[in-house]
Amino acid sequence: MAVDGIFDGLPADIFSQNRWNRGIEEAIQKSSENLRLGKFDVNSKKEIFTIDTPPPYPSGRPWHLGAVAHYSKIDIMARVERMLGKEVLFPVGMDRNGLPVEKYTEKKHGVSMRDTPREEFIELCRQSLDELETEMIDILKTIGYSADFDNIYRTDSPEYRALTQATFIEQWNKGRVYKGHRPSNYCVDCGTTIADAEIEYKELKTRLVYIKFKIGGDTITVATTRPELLGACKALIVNPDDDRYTPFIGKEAVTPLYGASVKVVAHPSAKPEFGSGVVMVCSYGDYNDVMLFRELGLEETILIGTDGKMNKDAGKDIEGLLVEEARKKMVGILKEKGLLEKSENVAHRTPMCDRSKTPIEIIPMEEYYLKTIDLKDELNKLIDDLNFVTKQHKQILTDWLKVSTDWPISRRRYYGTEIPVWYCKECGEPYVPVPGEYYRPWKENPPGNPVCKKCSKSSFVGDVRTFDTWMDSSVSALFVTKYRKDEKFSGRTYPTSLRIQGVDIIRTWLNYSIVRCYQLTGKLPWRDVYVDGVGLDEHGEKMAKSKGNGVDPMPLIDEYSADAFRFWAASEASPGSNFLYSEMKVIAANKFLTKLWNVARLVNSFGNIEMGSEPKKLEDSDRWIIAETKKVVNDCRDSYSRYNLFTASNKMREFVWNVFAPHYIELVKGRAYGDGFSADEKTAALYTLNYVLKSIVKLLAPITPSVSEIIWLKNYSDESVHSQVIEQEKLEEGDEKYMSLGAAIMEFDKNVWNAKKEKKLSLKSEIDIEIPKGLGEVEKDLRSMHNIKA
RNA sequence: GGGCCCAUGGUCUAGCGGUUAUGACGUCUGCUUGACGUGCAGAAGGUCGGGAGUUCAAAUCUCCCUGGACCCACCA
Repeated sequence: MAVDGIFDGLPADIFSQNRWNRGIEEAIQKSSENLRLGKFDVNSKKEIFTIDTPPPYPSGRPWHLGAVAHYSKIDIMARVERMLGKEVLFPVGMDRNGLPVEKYTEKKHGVSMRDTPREEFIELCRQSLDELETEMIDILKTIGYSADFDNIYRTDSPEYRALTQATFIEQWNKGRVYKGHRPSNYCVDCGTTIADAEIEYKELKTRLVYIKFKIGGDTITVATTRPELLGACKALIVNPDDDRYTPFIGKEAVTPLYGASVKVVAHPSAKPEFGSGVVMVCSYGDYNDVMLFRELGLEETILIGTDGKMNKDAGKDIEGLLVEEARKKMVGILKEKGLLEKSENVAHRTPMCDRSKTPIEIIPMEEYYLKTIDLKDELNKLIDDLNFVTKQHKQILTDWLKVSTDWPISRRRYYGTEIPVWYCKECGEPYVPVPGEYYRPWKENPPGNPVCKKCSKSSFVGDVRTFDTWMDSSVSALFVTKYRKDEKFSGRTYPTSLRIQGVDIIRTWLNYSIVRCYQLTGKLPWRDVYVDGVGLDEHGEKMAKSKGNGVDPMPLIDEYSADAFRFWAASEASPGSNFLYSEMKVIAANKFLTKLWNVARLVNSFGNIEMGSEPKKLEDSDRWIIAETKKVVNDCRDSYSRYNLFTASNKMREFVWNVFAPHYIELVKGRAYGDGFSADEKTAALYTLNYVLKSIVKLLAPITPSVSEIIWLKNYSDESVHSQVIEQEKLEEGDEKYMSLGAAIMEFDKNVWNAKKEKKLSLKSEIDIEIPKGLGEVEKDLRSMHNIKA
């Protein structure tokens, strides 16, 4: 069959290979790229389907198998929608802002960001990103990702950053942004404030030290894990029901070494059973301190600088020391002076920076905040309209909405979208430019030489900070739908149809996208949300770069093919469930494709046949498998339309492997070869074999694009399988009857096989066995199949 | 402490009121059957975590318990 254009370069004798393998796949992949499935026509008459896909973050190699499986599923879903007859906007982007690449670059070049000129550091980051990105794009192409690679978007491009800034400016102008000076999560290692969502907790061993405070003529013992903050202690709290300390309530204690007077206050957050039952409240050891300072109206004294070292207010003994060092030294001093009662080991749940894995400090900083708290109720109601395909994950979002606070959006970093704000050098009044351009206040003057609207001077200094990277990615749905750029396009594509993402970024990407897009457009950014589970290693533990248990998918794909990998990804876990990696499962997927390949080889060996119309007469066995096929098509189509790749893929595997190949094909093999059958009977068998294969290959095309395409082009059409539409099949009246006939055939087959096994006969040897009455219509086929004595 | 999810043969997994409890991998036995030995056929292997209840009927619904995972708060 002619296969010009799409199918150049594929060997004519491809079916001489008896196994599905990566080599065959590579040949077809090259020609498949010419199809450019990713292109999108906004004027299409078809229903438009827009996918808001996660732009992957190039933060280091290798790209984990879990992530690649995730993108495989995303691609399958895009292909499914195309084959359900929709015009699909399937963008591919790269998330290239923020801390991870800065960390990667610092490590790679052995430099420190703050000791490198900003321009130079940015350039180094860009190089790292370009290298990592190239690899990732290669991987995406290898797995057959069918997005629009001619228009890859990058969140660090001037266009994208201009959108991040424009949307910020819109929100600023709406009064949604404010600057707050408040205790912030500060990561010393990263040198920046981070959001609550970027914190993870880890049990770390630490010393709980018991320090003696003087109170009147008495002493009271305070247990603390942060003795270095003794100089910041502003109050002691005890539980109101703790009889040991009730006499002290309201009295003034004196901090050792520092000699400050601090009041003893009753507060329920002091647990009598922990430590000594007396807690020192200092600025700031933990969140409880923050809360108590606010509640008790205490004045903070900050002892830790942004360099992670103790400042001069900490006193000369520990000034200049790192927090850890200061802690040890302080314990030594207290011991020496007899102020230490005792100390013990405890496990302490420590807040750590998600990115640098070092403990954070709570330090007051002035940062930009985006208001979100006032929208909580509204958002809570709103997300009821969001269709969570994976219902089990909705709760994570609602829980988070309950406890989340306003979002600190500024970061003291270099490689990120700049905050487009300048300040008047004279009076400090902020100047925010018009939205639309990409601004870099740290190196540029404000555009058009504006004058300060307060003091009319025209000398400005730019803010040197950047945005939290989620400020960029939270508008991905707006960027891909050309928000602020092309009204018609955006009108047709926004809100988008589907957001697909991982369960690990619900608090961040999902939440922030809703917050931002809703504030900007008044609409939720998507109709459906599919939250995918995470990839687990063989032991059921989450794969993570930090754990070093990530598996590189490429050797696996080289060995077993991308289609096998994709089939595995689709068939491994039900929607939203975590999936466990096992090479055996990928091998099994590859075996299935080999099975399909061999079915195709067999069918192909009878020559191409015209599929236009049914032959004059179909045998009952033919009618059975056709009915069965239609049911499979409808079931899978239904699963597909609900984004359930798991059910669809497993159903197909089961049908091909356990019904079609062993029962139907074996049943009609003799008829297909024509031995002892009429021409019409033979034609019916060939027609049916092709009918089933064609249906299955088409149905499988979104999951296994390469093997499907080859079989399709070889046997059925000049036109790609990927431009076909999977239609609903109409079941006919007799179909039920034929399906029960099929069940009887399969039952009978088993009986014969068992009988031959018992009699130690080979499967092809003749046997004398009675064919049940109900199988009269297929007697001829059965006799041929099992070599039953006449 | 609050919430959420999970528990099915050796492993993973489907089923979610009536099934001989699904499939894959693994194990064992046999077989060159006109495509596939990375195959075919057969077999072994499960008291569906434990207990109670609802029901004519429960792996499936309810409650309790146990054991895991995750999220949130708190831990001086």
